[in-house]
Amino acid sequence: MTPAELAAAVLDAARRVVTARGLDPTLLPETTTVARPRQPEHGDYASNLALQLAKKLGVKPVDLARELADELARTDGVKSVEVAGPGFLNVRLDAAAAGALARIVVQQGRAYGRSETLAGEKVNLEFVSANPTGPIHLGHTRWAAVGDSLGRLLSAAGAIVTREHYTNDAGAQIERFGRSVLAAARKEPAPEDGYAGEYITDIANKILEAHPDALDKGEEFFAEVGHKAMLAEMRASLERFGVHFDVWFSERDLHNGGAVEHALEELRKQGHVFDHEGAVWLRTTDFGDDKDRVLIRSNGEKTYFAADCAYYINKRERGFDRCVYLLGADHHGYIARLRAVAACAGDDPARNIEVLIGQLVNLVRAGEPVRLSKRAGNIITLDEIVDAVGVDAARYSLARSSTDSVLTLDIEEITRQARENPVYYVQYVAARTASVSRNAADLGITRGDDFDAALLVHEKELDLLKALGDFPAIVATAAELREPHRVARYLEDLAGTYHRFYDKCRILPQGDEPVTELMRARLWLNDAARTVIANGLDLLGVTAPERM
RNA sequence: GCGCUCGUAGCUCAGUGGAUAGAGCAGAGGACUUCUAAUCCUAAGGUCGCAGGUUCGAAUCCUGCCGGGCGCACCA
Repeated sequence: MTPAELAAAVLDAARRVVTARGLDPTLLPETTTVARPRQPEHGDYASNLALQLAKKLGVKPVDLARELADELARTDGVKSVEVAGPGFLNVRLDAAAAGALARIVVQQGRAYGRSETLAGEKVNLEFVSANPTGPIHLGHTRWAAVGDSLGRLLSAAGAIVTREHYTNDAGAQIERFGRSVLAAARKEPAPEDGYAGEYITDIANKILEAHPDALDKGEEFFAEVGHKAMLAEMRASLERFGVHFDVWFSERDLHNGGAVEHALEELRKQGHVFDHEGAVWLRTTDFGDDKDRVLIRSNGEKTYFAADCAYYINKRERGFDRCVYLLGADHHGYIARLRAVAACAGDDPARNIEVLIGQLVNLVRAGEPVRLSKRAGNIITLDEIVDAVGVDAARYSLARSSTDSVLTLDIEEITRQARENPVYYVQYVAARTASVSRNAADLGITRGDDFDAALLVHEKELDLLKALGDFPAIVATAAELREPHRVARYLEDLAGTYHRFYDKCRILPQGDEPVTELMRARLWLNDAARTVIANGLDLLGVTAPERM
């Protein structure tokens, strides 16, 4: 029996009690959940439904809980129901009902944990969106890891996800970049307002190799060829990191294709565009923004914000119900105006646009803060991180904490982390379970078509079964809250539970011991654990190795 | 000044109103003729920033204060 099935049984019982008492059944919630109590004496699962309902129904919580308990106790697979404290229901399951979970997990395989809660939703997930004036650095890397995992989570919840990278290739920064590369090609120092760093010289050299006459062509040529080379590098770094963007969207295309004018017309139709002091404005204050925003400056130039509007409208016209933006905390001021753009376009900001803000990564070296500057060229790149610790450890450490909190990474620790990163604790479960399977195969022991679930009664077996049962709810919550780190934390917990099971419960025969049904049952449990670890790691873009 | 956000163990961080607040790392002690010790076990470590409020119940929600980060362009 899965937690979801038990929760449904609790709700059914409540419906019967409420109906029998002649109370209003519409006061019942549509769904409920059961929780895993921390104390074992509080049972396998607990429900607080009686506490939540009592006030609404105008009855005493404990009385309602007692009636619910009696009703619920008649459910197949439920061994006992106790009322505790102010009105909790503490439920215990039959061994066979608890053990059956291993069967469910193994049978569902890769599908275990997936759901249909976002079925049919077309989601545009924009993240990283780094300027093509430098390599992908540590700050972007956090969004690469988190954004890609979020995409996997949303897909697991049934959504159709398009991963998109927006490239600001239309601004003055590209000109500065071109001047910087040209200067490097001429062996001159970087311009005052330009970019420095080895990568600029590398690009300059590459351009000179491919185009020996480049120096005659001027800075526009260097800007053009240089930023395209930069983009290719960024793409290669991200692919190596396991992050694939379905669409690389160019701001310049937006301008050249007339999308900005089109957006202005659309916004004008909705009645939120006005002229003031020679400039064209969008009245974003109608929808909660602090101040109105300029679309076209009095000198006739379109603002970056105008492109933002066009981009949003373009996404909607491409059929995306939900436009999700993953931005760094230094852009949180954009939330209000982006939401206002959606509203100005006649959309529902609560549904069509979602701006997620993540805190920045703080870098220290041996406790001393390190200021990163692309201009100064002292950045830590994605490639350097991957070289130092590998893709799995890098992705895991960036995705395992909430994006609400500032992540502090010690450069020295990152390289040391290769050994102490919790990802290995989780991956080791994958390796151990695979090893058990290999050994079983060597001994000629097969899992069989089925097993006696009632044999799984050891405390560590039951703990593991319950932990495996939590997975679908964890995935659903992580997807709903857009918080991939929940998956990582769950996996660490599950890994501990598996290691303790492995330590206490021998799976395979030793010496010439005969093969028992318990061993077969444990083999199912072992495979179930491997399935969940692998599914969970996959949501984080981390491998589940067969050996370590 | 206004806005967003964070404040939990020595450090890095979990904990979407539930029962006695957790993990990893660091540090103390123990377990390898191993189904892989990248593991397990034991002990230690806390005014959940402070003060009020809401609630049967608050680390979690509300208000105020203190402290840190970030942002407040006819820049990109």
